Amino acid sequence: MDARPTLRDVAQLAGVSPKTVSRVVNAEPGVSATKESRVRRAIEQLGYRPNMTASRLRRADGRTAAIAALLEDIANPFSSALHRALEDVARERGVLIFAGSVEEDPERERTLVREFARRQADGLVMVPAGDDQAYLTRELNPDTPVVFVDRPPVGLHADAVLADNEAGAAAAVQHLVAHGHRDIAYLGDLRSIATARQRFTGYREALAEHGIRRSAAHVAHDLHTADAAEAALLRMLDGPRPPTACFSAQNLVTLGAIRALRSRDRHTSVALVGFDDFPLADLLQPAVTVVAQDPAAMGRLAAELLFRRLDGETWEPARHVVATRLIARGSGELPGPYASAST
Amino acid sequence: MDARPTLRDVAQLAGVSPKTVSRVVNAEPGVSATKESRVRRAIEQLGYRPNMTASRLRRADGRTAAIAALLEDIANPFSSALHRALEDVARERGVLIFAGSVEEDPERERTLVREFARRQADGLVMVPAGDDQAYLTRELNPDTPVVFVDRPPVGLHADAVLADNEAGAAAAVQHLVAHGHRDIAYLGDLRSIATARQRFTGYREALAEHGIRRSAAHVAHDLHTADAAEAALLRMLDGPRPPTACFSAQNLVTLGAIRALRSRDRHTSVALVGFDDFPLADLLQPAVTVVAQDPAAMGRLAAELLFRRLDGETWEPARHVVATRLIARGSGELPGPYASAST
DNA sequence: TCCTCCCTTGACAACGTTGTCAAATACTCT
DNA sequence: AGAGTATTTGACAACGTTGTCAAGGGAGGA
Repeated sequence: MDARPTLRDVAQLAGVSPKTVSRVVNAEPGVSATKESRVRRAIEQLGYRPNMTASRLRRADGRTAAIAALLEDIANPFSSALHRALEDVARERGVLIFAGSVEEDPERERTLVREFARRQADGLVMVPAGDDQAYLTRELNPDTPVVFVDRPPVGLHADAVLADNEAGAAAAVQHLVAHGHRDIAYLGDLRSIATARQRFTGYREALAEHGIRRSAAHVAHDLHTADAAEAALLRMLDGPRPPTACFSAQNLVTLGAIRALRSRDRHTSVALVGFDDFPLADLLQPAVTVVAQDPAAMGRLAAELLFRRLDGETWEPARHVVATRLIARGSGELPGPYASAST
Repeated sequence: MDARPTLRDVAQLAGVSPKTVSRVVNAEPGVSATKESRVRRAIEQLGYRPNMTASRLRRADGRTAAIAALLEDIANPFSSALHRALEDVARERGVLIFAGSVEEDPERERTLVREFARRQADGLVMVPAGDDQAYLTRELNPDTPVVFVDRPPVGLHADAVLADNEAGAAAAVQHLVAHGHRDIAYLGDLRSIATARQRFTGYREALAEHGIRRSAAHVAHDLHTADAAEAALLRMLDGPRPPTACFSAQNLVTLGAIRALRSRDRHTSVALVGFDDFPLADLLQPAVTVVAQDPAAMGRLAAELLFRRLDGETWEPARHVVATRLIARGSGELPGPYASAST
């Protein structure tokens, strides 16, 4: 008796047919009280647990009650907040989550999608890394819903839950301009990432709107680690005309920027606004002003869209934008050379 | 053609038997080059993807190549670092991970275990919340390996990967004593958590070793949120004989302690050592001295143990202790009233 | 008493795949 | 050419479950 008991074993012990046991297990009507209690006793006695993968195979709708989440890196705060929000919604429905880190690797994105598909995930929530998701139609069951988060899909018509990156970035820059800055550095993540491009656009447009010419020396792209960001800002600070403010367009980049400012002791003179909030931002000195995304709200919305599709609702796929919010904490309010006395 | 093509469809198109297709898909030997290429073409043409749940049903070893992870809260840094380490090891073997947050709820622990078992996870890595895991033998296949992380199992003989909580806590207290403190507050998490109890023991023993009597007013248990910790430390600071140092025995508790010290402007006079490292600890002022655990190492080790069991290796279940490391950053080196001039 | 009708129950096949085994084919050697 | 061996191939059943459908049994009505 080393293998788990099956529905057959229960049936045998209870002296009924397998189908009757199945009915009891699935709470189907049409089983007499006598048999039902006999079956329940047998289940109890054998410690029977239904095998969901087998039932999924036979069932009409064929649901595994498991969805997959492709995140950037399950260990980073943004991804794990997203993940957690997905879990909260999924939990109410008894749905479990497969999670995997894509790490900006299109190759890995595809392998993960394939692996999840092989395991018959009912739906997919993903933060895409590649620049083309057309392949999903080939990999996925046509009735498997997909919801994109943080970045829109390319080559595929599907729902997407996005932050208003452009507006958020513009707001950050406006904020710095309003505090008297004109030499505002831009530190951004890999340009292969759609959100990085959008944030740069927001930066560019906001400067243009104020008639500020942007200096190439104060723009650094493709910074994917805190170290890279730190180095980039250090170069600017040590340069001939250092910026008086800095917009760091991503989490880790902001960290690098903070380190750079600290190491040149400019953290109380050079203003900083970061994109994406992070824990302890309020405990640093100065506390860090950020444009906060709401990963929990994004995850919740994504999960809700996914489940509504799974429930059979249909609608034209759309982009859902979740607002960002500027949280002034100190670092972004350090006055610049053009600050009016009243500010 | 709305359903995915099956192995049968491929066989039909290629003009071979299903078994031959199966052989090609699983790279079994004994298929002629002609047929193989015909099969591959058919697979390509139809966009066939094997159904792992079906194959798992029939296969001898019956593996789904998916393991489950029961974590405290997938969104907290400790859990997600663990999760990430598991993923890294699992990835090398093409194994996917189901993750779920237990949130210190024994009830939830059981439901999650059951749900994972229903989906036939090959193995289980868990941070237990309940005080008895004997039920696992009933829920799980007898050949499903389980590895505990962070906290030992109760009522079950299984591998566990643990931090040396007691030694780590003692080291923290020693460190504070060495810097001239004797009134050292203890702020700890829920006593229902084994690690919290162990850390308190370490605190107690270290004080005893130095012949320091511990004051009940400076011990606060069952602080499970930063707010609770902050309130507790505030009470102590506002009390008749405030502590000159504080040992905060958990992540969030440390955060609360920092806030409390800040709000009474004691952060540069009251020493603080926290258990468990956290991002940005080095950027605070003063930077926070911590006893760092190594969640990545713990996760890696747990995954390796699990996979070795899955590979059929057997050994007597044991506890594997991963060392902690005190990282002096400033907050723990603030001198106390008994500090010798040389320190 | 007999005939419906409804409720309960079980037999059977099927979900998509693979293990087993025997048949068919190709190849080697005398 | 024939026998023997190795290789390729496919038929069949089975994994654990549930959808379908028909059989059995009891209650109610004429």
